[in-house]
Amino acid sequence: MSDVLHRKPASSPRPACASAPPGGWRGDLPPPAGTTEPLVRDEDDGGVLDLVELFFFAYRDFVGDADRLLETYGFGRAHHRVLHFVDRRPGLSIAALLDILRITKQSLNRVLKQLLDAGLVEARAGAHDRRQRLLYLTPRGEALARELATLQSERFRRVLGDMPPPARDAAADFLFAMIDADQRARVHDHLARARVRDGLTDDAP
Amino acid sequence: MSDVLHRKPASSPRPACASAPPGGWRGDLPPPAGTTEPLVRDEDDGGVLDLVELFFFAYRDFVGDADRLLETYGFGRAHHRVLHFVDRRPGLSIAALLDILRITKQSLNRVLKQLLDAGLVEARAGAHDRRQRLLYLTPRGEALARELATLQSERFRRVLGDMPPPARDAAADFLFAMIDADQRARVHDHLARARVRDGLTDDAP
DNA sequence: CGCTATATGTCAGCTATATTGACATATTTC
DNA sequence: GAAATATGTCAATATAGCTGACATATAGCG
Repeated sequence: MSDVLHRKPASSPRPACASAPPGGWRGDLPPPAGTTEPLVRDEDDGGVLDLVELFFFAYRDFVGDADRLLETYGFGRAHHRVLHFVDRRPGLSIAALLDILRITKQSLNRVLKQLLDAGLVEARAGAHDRRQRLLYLTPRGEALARELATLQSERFRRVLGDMPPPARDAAADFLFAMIDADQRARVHDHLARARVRDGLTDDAP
Repeated sequence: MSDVLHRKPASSPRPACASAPPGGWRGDLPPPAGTTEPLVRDEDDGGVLDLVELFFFAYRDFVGDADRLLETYGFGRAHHRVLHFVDRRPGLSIAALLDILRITKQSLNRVLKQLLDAGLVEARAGAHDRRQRLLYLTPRGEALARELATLQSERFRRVLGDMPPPARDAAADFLFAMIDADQRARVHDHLARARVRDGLTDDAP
């Protein structure tokens, strides 16, 4: 069985103590008898619920790093997402960004306006279609975007021990499979475009 | 290299078409030249950024199922979290719940009051310490909690192909490692308490 | 017995992020 | 020239979080 699920918390740098957690969630263990439910769960949620919770905790800490940094700049998660995706795909149109973020243009606009005003993002009219406003990061926007990206990348690097391809692939496959089946093509397409941007393509003829 | 990252999106049930995505994020590819940045990223973010984004998309879809169901009940994510953790650890105290959720008591109280009023959660005074209000789900609360849990569990089951222990362990280890090092002991402790509740302990005497 | 600490509730006001609906403008396309 | 598209904007609303201040009940201690 999984280490995570059974060994005493001896995983990270001196996890203090198993019976009395460090900063410690309070203990209030024994249900005072007379609960309305059975002692053992009927069907499903054997140990899978552990995964559900681990995903919750992992994501929270994953975004926590960036949140803290953003606070010092007076920005929030919404700004982070815009910076991130514009950094990944410079020249992204508003419509494309809306499609990625799945928010309304009104929501995006508030945040985007702040980033434009702060001089972190720049919008240029599209060359072919002048109705479009294509988004780019300014050097300062890039600096922040990369500072944020580094925080999050480093967590992955730590976890996957500096990325031996098989480990990285396993994680990527797992996360990709967690995405809604009908969204995977879109995500795949997005990643491909980001890779083109990075000059890392090898599909090219 | 990873399937996810290189094969044409032929992963899920008929992903439509690679060059023109199904519901399709818009395409606006070639940066109109004259960008301020280099063509290839300096140091870090090789392919790790893909993982960062996959984590983002995966989490969004992961909570999306539950969000949709909750909407039909007029509840939100905050209610979900309370239902979930009370279901996992019946008899949880307010303080313990606050420690897990990492929100203020004021934030919790608004949501909790609604759940109490709706008759999904019940609070009983602690037997030993009568100041405490220990939380339990009513049968109706349990029903909703499990409906939600099932949605999320099923996603994991689908992904990890009905949970052969090694796959489940790998996922659990990966997610656990993504958690802040100084939080792992607490999470571990929480999982242990949940497991005790489920009568699945084998650490016993 | 009182004093203090703890567990919890509550009022009031603020912020960030999202929503809907309606309407305005510029540009492309047919 | 009309219709469709890409975008911006105003206004109202909801959710989920926050801070600060203050109230109450119970526990624990000397």
